[in-house]
Order: sequence, then structure tokens, then C-alpha cells
Amino acid sequence: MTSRLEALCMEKGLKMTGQRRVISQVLSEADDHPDVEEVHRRAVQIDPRISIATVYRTMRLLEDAQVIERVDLGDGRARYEEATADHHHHLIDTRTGRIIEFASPELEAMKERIAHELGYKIVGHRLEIYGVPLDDAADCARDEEERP
Amino acid sequence: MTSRLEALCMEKGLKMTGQRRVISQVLSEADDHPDVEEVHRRAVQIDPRISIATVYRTMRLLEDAQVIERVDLGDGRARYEEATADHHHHLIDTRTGRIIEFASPELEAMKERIAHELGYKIVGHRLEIYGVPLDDAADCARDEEERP
DNA sequence: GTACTTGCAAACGTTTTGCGTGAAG
DNA sequence: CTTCACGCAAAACGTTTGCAAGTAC
Repeated sequence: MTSRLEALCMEKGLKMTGQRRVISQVLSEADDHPDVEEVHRRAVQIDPRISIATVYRTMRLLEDAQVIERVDLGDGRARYEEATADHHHHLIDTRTGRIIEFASPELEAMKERIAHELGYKIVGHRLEIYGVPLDDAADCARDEEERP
Repeated sequence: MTSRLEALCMEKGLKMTGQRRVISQVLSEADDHPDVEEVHRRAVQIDPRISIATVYRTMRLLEDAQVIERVDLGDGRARYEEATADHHHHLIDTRTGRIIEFASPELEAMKERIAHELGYKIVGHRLEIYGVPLDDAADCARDEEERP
């Protein structure tokens, strides 16, 4: 089967090998923000001959082709998500590590305005919010709950 | 002489040794965002017996005590600045690497509102804008077009 | 043949750590 | 004495790369 990302890669003129197809499939099926090791772990379950070096090389390839985007969530390793047309940001639940994506046109506009006032044109930006659930913030007794 | 940061450290009950005093002095005098190697370079000029390991250890100590703040500017190493009461962010000039600090109460409010709507209480956040000077932006666009 | 991709292991740059020495109370 | 800080070198970490072998055309 051809994955969504594989189709995108071919549109961009990338040569699709077996390994690249598997990695594309893994990334297509991911609805989280896996790091390279996690992508490798999942890829190996489909084809055990894939090395971590190939995953690193392929991730860079896909990033350069703007098929995926690197997300730096401040945990010291690169995480990835599919590239999207609309800009969005991440709210990271510091209790569970869960990542919530959000977008805000108002915020985009404000950030554009701030840069302009400083005499700059934006070429990129990054916003991350770290938070705890409002429910838990009041009631901290329930730390050891099961993860969904 | 007692530096600003050294006084702060003592308030927090940190034991101040010769090395820590020198590092505090270096950080007090810095008006940029030095990385650990840079701090070490400057510290060694005051006292050549300071090792990089001590700088790393002291930076973490000061960070934990909230005397300094780690800033991740996406260049793969940790940079630092004095901790401030007011939240501010960074605009990074991608041409020169120059870092401009800015604050926006409106932005703080909006970000607070967004988190609340998602059911979260903010415990931290980070915004970085990467940009090019408006004057150069025209040249930049032309360069891009000329490329094949 | 050429041109590219892969796996492996070694190297890389940043950061941490184990350990023996040293300084301070 | 005990306790903590230090310097050094080695290790750990995520990532990149040199190289020889493999694949596709």
C-alpha cells in the first residue's frame, strides 16, 4: 500500500526505496510526535533490516523536502510531525507528556506585528506552552493515575 | 567585589566558592546569551583554574535556584541569561545571530487565554521568532527567486 | 559502467558523571 | 573528623559521517 507521505515524497521527486517507504508509512500512521529512535523502533517491526542511520538520513531528507517538520520540544532530541500548511503550536502537558496542538490566527497576527515593529520580517518561529490540567492544578492528590 | 548574581545566590542560601563567585561575576557582566563554553572562556580569564565541568555544574545549580534561565535558541547548545521577573521572548536575526529581547503583555494574555480554553494552567512557555531585517528582506526574496 | 542508498562502526559536539584530591567547617 | 566542591578523564547522549558493499538503471 502507498502511504500518504509516500505519495507526497514522489510528488517532490524523491526516489522511494524500500526503507524510505517503510519510514514514510510509519510517519503516516503516527498521530504523535515520535523521535528518531521511536520511528526506528516502529520501522523495524515492519522491516528488521532498517538501521538507525538510515532513519536519521531519511528524516533529514524528508525535512529538507518539507514533507515533515522537526519539532523541538525541549527534551534534547528532535521530534517530528507531518508538515502542514497552517502554522500551529504545542501545549505540552508536563504531568503526562501529552502534546496538544493548537492554532491561533490572532496569535500569528500579533507575532507578525511585533516582529514588524522591531524592524524584522519573520522567517520562522516557535511557541511552546508547558502546562498542567486545570483539574489537577487544584487537586494534586491524583498523581499516580493510569495513563489512557 | 560582590556581583549582582553573587548577592542573589547568597540570598538563596547557596554556598559561594571562589569558582562560583567568578562564574557569577561573568554572568553578571554578560549582556548577551553565552553558552557554557563561552562562560568558561570568560571565567578562565579571571581564574585559569576553573574547569568546564565546574561551569556545567554551577550553571545547573544557578538554574535550579532560578538565578539564571536556560534559553534554547535552537543551535543545539544551552544558552543562559539572568532570570527576570517579567516574561520576555527572543527574536533571533538569522543573518547575524543577533538576539533581540522583547515583551508583550498582550501576547502573555492571549497565551494565558489559549491555555485556559484547552483546560490547562500554564507553568512555563517559550516563544522564539526567527527573522531577517526588513531592509534585507527584499534582497532575500530576490535571491530566492534567482535560485534554480 | 554510473549514481545512489544502505549498514556498520567510528566520530562528533554537548553534557554528565565517577573518582580521587582538596578545601572548609 | 565529615561534608561538600573541584579537576580530570571517561562515559553518555543524540546525531552525523566515512567507507565498503549493495541496489537500480
